[in-house]
Amino acid sequence: MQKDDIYKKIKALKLFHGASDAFLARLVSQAQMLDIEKGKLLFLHEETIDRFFIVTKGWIKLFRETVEGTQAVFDVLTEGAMLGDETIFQNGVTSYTAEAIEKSAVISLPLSILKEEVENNPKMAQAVLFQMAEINRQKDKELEHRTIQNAPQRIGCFLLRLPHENTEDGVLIKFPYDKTVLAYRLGMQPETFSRALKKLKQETGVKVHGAKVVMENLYQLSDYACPACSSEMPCAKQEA
Amino acid sequence: MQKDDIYKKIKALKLFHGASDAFLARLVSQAQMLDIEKGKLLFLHEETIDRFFIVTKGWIKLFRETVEGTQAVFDVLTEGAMLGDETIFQNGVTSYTAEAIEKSAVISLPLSILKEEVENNPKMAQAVLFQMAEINRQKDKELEHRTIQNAPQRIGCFLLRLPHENTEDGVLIKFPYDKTVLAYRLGMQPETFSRALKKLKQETGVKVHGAKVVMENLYQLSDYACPACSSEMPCAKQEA
DNA sequence: CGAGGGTTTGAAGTGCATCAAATAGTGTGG
DNA sequence: CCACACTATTTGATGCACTTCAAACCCTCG
Repeated sequence: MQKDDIYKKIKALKLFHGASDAFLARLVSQAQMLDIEKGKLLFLHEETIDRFFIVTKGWIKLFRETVEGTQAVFDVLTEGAMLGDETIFQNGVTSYTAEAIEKSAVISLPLSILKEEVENNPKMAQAVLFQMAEINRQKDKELEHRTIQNAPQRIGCFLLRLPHENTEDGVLIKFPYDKTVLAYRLGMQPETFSRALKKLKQETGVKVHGAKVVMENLYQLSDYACPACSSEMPCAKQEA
Repeated sequence: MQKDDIYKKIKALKLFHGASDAFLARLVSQAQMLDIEKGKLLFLHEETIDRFFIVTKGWIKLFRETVEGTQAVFDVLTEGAMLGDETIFQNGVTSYTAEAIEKSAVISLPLSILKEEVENNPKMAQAVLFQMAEINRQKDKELEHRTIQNAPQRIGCFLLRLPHENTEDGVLIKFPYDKTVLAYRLGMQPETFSRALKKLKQETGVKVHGAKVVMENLYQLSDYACPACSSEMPCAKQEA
């Protein structure tokens, strides 16, 4: 990937919308492309890192695990998502492990440059503030979902926050990655996911073929999932 | 309460540690003391507010609820905690309901002054950034606990993050508020809380009399609760 | 075609929720 | 200071949701 492309990818992030060219140029000059094989870790929980990352391909799972191996998945990121950046407020110490769940690629950038910019450029500080506020709300929502929604509803809610296409067969939504990973992402076991999906089909009438979910309209899902959520009905689309 | 006292309370907040006197003076000049009766709401979810608050007495429950009345409690705040401040990034729209679970008091301050300061004073922006990063980590921890820990462990973990006293009978920790509210705060039903506490007693040997929990040493709790958590053993004390 | 991972199914168990009711605790007015 | 009213907490009985363990199935890809 050329520097030009990297520049474009970085510039495309909402966080860097109003960023100065000088800053972006500095970032890009230090950028590295990284390919990550499936199953490999980008960094480990509690590890100190000096770079942050932008996903350009594949899927990166963020999670923590206990000594006994039980894991809690916080999120699964794909193209356009940034990770590790929040460590500028924690001396570079990460608060989760990042693992590629399939062959992925990221841009690696120095934390120091970002940190400096946030400290010296009020505009950048503002941008980070807004992004963090957004992330905060996202986390509140996540906690609410896990508290109030049952397994089939969580799947329905997740689907609603994915992009959908209108096809001749009806509305189409695709599971973006492994059902196993998604199960953990939604806080349940793979077996539970499978059964919950079956129940979701029965209750809402949606049809599932592999990763494809087809329905006549989105209300089939929202009528079922959204009553178990405090958010207003046109539920905010999931952020990248 | 005198303006002097208000000044002191505000100044005591970590967020305003490095704040300018001019700013603090402006805040204080617009401060109002508010008493809130038990059961009364400070503000409602999705409501637009123009003030933020600092708790000086009592306990304020933060939660959301569905149309059907199921509620998810995010946190329960007491003296020294700030709430509503994060709405400066959301045009004053709140993302939860705040209710006094007992007779409480808060200082009410204008959001506009805070917002202005965050926008114009880079130091304040930095302070807010650090605080938000901290809150973020707190939320990650919360989600992890609800995912990995079972009910008795969540109670044990919660106790460990409370202040404790060393008495002649052993280490003493007090439940800070209603067990019913705490149950919801920990994501379980009051009945489950009661039974989980009983189990915690059996498993760890701690003794409970009303709101008082007594044990020989904290390891009794940590040995039981902490294996179901990814955090390092000397678990960070809960932030205010 | 065969290996291996992802997914589903079955059977059984556990944990938590729910509903109902008893008990303990607290504050109030007499 | 006591009795009552009301709330908080506990207990019991039962049901449901999710997990666990085991095994089958399916799909993809070398």
